Amino acid sequence: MRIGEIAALVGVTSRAVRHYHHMGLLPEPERRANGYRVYSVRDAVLLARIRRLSELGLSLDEVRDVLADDAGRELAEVLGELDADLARQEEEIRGRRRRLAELMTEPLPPEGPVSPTLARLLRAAPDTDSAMAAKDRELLVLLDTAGGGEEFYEALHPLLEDPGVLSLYARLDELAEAAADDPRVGPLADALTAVVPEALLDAIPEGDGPPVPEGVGAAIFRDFSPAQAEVGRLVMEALGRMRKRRTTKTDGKKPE
Amino acid sequence: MRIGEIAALVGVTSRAVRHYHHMGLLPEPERRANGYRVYSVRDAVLLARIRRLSELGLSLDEVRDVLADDAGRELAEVLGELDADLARQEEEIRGRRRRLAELMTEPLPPEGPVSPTLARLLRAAPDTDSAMAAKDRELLVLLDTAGGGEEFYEALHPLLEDPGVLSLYARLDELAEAAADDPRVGPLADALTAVVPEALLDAIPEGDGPPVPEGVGAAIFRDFSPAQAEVGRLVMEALGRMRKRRTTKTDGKKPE
DNA sequence: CTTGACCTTGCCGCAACGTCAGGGTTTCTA
DNA sequence: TAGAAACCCTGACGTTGCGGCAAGGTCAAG
Repeated sequence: MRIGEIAALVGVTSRAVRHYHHMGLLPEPERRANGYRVYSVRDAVLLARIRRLSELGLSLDEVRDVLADDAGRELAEVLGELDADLARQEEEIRGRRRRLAELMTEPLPPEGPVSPTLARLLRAAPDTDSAMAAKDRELLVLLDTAGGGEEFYEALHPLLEDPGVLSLYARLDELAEAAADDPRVGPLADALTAVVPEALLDAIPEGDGPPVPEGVGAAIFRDFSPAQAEVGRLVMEALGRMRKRRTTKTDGKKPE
Repeated sequence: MRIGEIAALVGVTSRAVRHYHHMGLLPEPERRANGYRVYSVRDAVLLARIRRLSELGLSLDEVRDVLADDAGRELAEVLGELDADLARQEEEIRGRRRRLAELMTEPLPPEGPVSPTLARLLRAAPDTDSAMAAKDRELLVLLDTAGGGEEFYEALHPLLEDPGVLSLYARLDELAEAAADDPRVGPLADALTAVVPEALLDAIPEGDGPPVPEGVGAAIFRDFSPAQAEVGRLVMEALGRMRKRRTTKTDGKKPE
């Protein structure tokens, strides 16, 4: 047999046969004077085993190992972990399809696909063209992608649905060109601090170190005007104090 | 933010971020004087969308396309065919796992994993150390791999389980060194022809052309001694005559 | 004599990065 | 103040299982 014949017989391509030679799965057979490979029935049988094994999903390396120890000992073992691997893949695909199905039933927000929980939150939020609100949404999406926040979306619902919050956004927007010492900064920071729900306190602090790796915070603040940044700083400070008071009061929850 | 920070924030590696730059998914940001990339929140938001989309299983090319037309129009379409693709993959994995399960319940023949039908046939065959029988088994495995024969394994069951067939194999083995004109050749060919079941007639002929691509037949016959090859030739000839008689009798079954 | 169907070797391409190699920068620590 | 740790940079190769192409040589038929 020549290579095309053995390939057709077993149901693979000539190219694959040569590849198996190259990988050491199938020994190089004799050559005819013109250089053509000549295959025997024994080669075909071996090639057939290679095809069957690789069709089951074994990698060529695994196929080589299985063929090497001709007892069925290793085969059973490999097949076992192969099945486990396939089970894992199947589960993963199902997970992806679940997420896909969720995405396709609900209209997805313009920010792109996000977790269904956040999608509901964003849909519930009132429509606005506030620049600050847009940034907030972006940060929420970021947090969502980072896998962070799921747990306090609940706490945010009353906030985002509250039309009163829109006026706070408006006041922030008004500071888009203001300096850090603008007189409106202080009162706005107080007003914002007042509406931040308890749940956020858990999210922000996280000990002594910066909650976000420094550069991230800097990047966020760089999008703000000096006045807006100052408001942010003040709110963060106030939240830090609130947290400290709370932890000293309730104390040793997780002494670790 | 530097690259490591944005990567950690969004949950990918720095290498992936650079890769997305290279692929044109994420625009190259400004550099600091030392050459470091500096990222903004906007970059992080975009990177987050990339991660989400690619996690759903979109290829980077698809991600780029989806990001390009910022309406959700194309996205829905892509998600649709993605789901179809995943469904296909899931079905394929299930098929492989089914085959695996079959293999692992029954003890598998030393020839390696074969179709369950053939596995049953091989297990039913009596134990023997006849060289000819071994070759027969090999050819059956080959046929099985080629997807050929499933249909007449049934017909072979009575043959392979018949201990009387062992004596035929023995007589073939005795011709391992014999010449083509050995007197035992003729009678043995007749005996063999007599036991070949009807069902095989459908498998062998298949029209005028050689049933197997010439070189394959040659390879099979090269494993035989001259006497054995002669027996094979005679049996094939007889089968051909039988087939022709049958087709002229029942005739126009499939005039096409 | 010319197709056309084979065969040969060898090398690039793919998808989404991981992983060096071989440098420079910044920052913490002794 | 020096050295080490932890970053950053570019560039290039490795992964998997072949497909496809280039640039030939071989062989049977028309």
